Amino acid sequence: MWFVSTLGYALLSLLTRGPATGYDLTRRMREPIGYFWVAQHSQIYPELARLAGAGHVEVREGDGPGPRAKKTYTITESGRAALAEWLPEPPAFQPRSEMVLKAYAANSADPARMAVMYQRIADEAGERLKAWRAELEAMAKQGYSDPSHPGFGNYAVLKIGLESQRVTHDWATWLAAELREVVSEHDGAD
Amino acid sequence: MWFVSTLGYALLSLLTRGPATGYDLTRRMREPIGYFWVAQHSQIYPELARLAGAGHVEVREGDGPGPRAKKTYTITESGRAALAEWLPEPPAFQPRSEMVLKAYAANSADPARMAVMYQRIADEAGERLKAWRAELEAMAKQGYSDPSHPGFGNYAVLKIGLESQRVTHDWATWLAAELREVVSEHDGAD
DNA sequence: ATTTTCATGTAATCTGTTACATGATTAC
DNA sequence: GTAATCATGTAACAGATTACATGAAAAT
Repeated sequence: MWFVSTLGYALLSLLTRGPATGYDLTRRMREPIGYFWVAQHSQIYPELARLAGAGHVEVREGDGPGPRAKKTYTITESGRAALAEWLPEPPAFQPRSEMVLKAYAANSADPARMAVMYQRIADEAGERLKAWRAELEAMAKQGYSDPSHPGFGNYAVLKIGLESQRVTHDWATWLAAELREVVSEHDGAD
Repeated sequence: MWFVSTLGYALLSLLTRGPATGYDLTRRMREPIGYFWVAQHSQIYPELARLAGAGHVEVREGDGPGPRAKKTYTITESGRAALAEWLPEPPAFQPRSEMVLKAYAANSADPARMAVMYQRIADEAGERLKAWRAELEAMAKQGYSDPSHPGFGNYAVLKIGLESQRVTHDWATWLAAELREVVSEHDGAD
């Protein structure tokens, strides 16, 4: 009856973890689902209003710290049903990576500078890899790796996040090394 | 002086492979860079006009098959310089994957249907993996794996595409199996 | 004192998708 | 004859970012 956008479903997913304000959701949009879906508060507030209009969330108003009321949102049965229907539909392929796009044109720029950039990417991915590996182990110890545990979704997201960082790390390391080789060959030939 | 969008740089990157029409670029936007950057012709045509306005591409007009003239675009020195400046700038992190978002809320839907969906994703990734592995090997035989070869960018993109498909395949296979386990446990308990 | 956190909203702009519109040539 | 390919464009809409705007409480 009412159209729900992908962002709307993302917010409903977050609200299955418990009631929250728009502000809360903005923060939750960072870890760990934020590694794979991002949104700013300016996008979240109007979307919550639309979800409320559709009856997919319920609002309780209270005193806020600023000039406006603080609004706490809870997912409704209608919201849960809409989410449950959307989830098993085959998801769309969404690429768009500037990191890879730049590799496509790598030999159009100074290889030394490109090597520095990809080495930095590799290092950052390596850092995240270490941190997320520890996080994933902590989750496993708390039982999140069990698919019937309510935190299983977090575990599954972090798991692919980890693997993606590993791929980024290995690929960027390889690319940086190849680019440095071009630099040294050029130096030798000159 | 003129602002160039990421799409603009993507088109300039494609044009370093040789002159092309908007139609050509729309097709080139599919393989292999299209695995990581997509665009429709409705976005490409106006962007080419803007690049021409900025002097980053040159246009030659000729007879077209339809009512309008066919336009062939060539990258200029100014275009090459803009591209070379943009390339070593650290790229933005761009997530957004419906596939992962759905895993985050996996236990809010019927696990049997979710298992089917993720199994399908795994199978499709497996197919791509096989096809791209063959493509990558063919490229390597043609010397594309050499960083000073003009086709090195294609090779690097396909390389990370392959690894990404491998990760998707393994993760979706694992997730489908976990979800099927929930189904069988539930059957046994009822 | 100043910065960060909590808390909500709007406006302007940019980016991207879907649909509309035209028409010749080539392949089946 | 019908469908696919070649070829270029616009319009309407949806999705997302950046900037503007307000203000209390808590931490540094």
